Amino acid sequence: MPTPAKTSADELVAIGIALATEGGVDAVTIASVAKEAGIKGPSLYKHFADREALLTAIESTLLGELEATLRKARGRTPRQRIIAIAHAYRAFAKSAPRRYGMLYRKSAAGNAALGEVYRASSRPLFDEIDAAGVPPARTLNLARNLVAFMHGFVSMEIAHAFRLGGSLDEAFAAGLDTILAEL
Amino acid sequence: MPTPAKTSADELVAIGIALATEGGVDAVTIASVAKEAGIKGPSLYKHFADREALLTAIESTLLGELEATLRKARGRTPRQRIIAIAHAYRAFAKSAPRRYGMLYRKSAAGNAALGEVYRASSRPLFDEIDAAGVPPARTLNLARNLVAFMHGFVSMEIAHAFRLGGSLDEAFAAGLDTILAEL
DNA sequence: ACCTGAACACCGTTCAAGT
DNA sequence: ACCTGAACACCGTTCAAGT
Repeated sequence: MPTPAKTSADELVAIGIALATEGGVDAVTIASVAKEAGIKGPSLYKHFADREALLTAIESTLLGELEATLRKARGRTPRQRIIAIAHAYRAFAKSAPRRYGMLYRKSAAGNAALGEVYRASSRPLFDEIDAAGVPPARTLNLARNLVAFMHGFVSMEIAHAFRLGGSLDEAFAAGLDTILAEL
Repeated sequence: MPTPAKTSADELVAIGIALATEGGVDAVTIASVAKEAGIKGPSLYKHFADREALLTAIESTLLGELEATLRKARGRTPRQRIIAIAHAYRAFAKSAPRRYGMLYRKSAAGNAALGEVYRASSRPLFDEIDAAGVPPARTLNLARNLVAFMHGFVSMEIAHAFRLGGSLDEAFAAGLDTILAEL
């Protein structure tokens, strides 16, 4: 007779996110996740192939949450909505810096599902770039410029790699302004 | 009578860099580094307080190598030298993607020495921005825009997070062109 | 002064056994 | 079908002992 499931892949992911928010990737161990779910370590392997699969599932879920957050950004014009998206992105990262460290951790080469999630999470930005009337030949490069800037900026901010004082709020806004000059 | 040292902090760092180049942070274990140095694991603690201290020493050394690489970038005008620095940065990252993952791994808050290394590694860029005659009030923001873009771009490229085809060489060049429009 | 062996708590993972 | 206990190789770290 089958024993009833005490947990689920979704619950394990949610627990993993909570642990990562608190203590980063290192806090997401098989034992710690299992314990929170009320099971033993080895049982986790009925839900995920290995720890790396769990971490990837967590990353996918987080990117889905990030996308949902970015979609809520509001503004009067496409340009203002792009700026709102960028600020929402930075706020998402800074609200839980260790959780942000779960993103883009390993190469997603050969992982089509994760690749699709990457694609989806940048869609809000693409939609607004299109709405702004940027010519198709420029869309991809502009989106990549923005995405690289946002990810790089918050990563270095979280790492405390900006060391020369001055306002980071201002630096972020100024960077956006430069990148969006063509709009 | 003191036993002669079989290794040194510098050698352990060099070994750590070699291992990280091959297999990333995860490959830099106490045992693997010690083994390559011809000592046993516990002896490593005579040279570094713990694994994290070793990883930080590796990061510092790598940032020093990065700075030296960037200083070799050549160009006719300050603007061209900034572009050359950016391409040298990307080449440094792509030549050893896993080694690049050793950078900006943890918060450097409260680590003044690492902070100074961060500062030093961005100096080549600051020097050329100054040489380009950018007004002092703009220097910091422009440097941060560039640094964020470079780090973000190569990080996402290494993670295979750019998923919509097109030329990444072109995207990188176009991003630089946009950011340096004021020059 | 640096290195070692033994020991500890913890980690990811496997697997046969339980329901 | 999912969960468990026992086991394994490995990990970071401590410490008393060796030279």
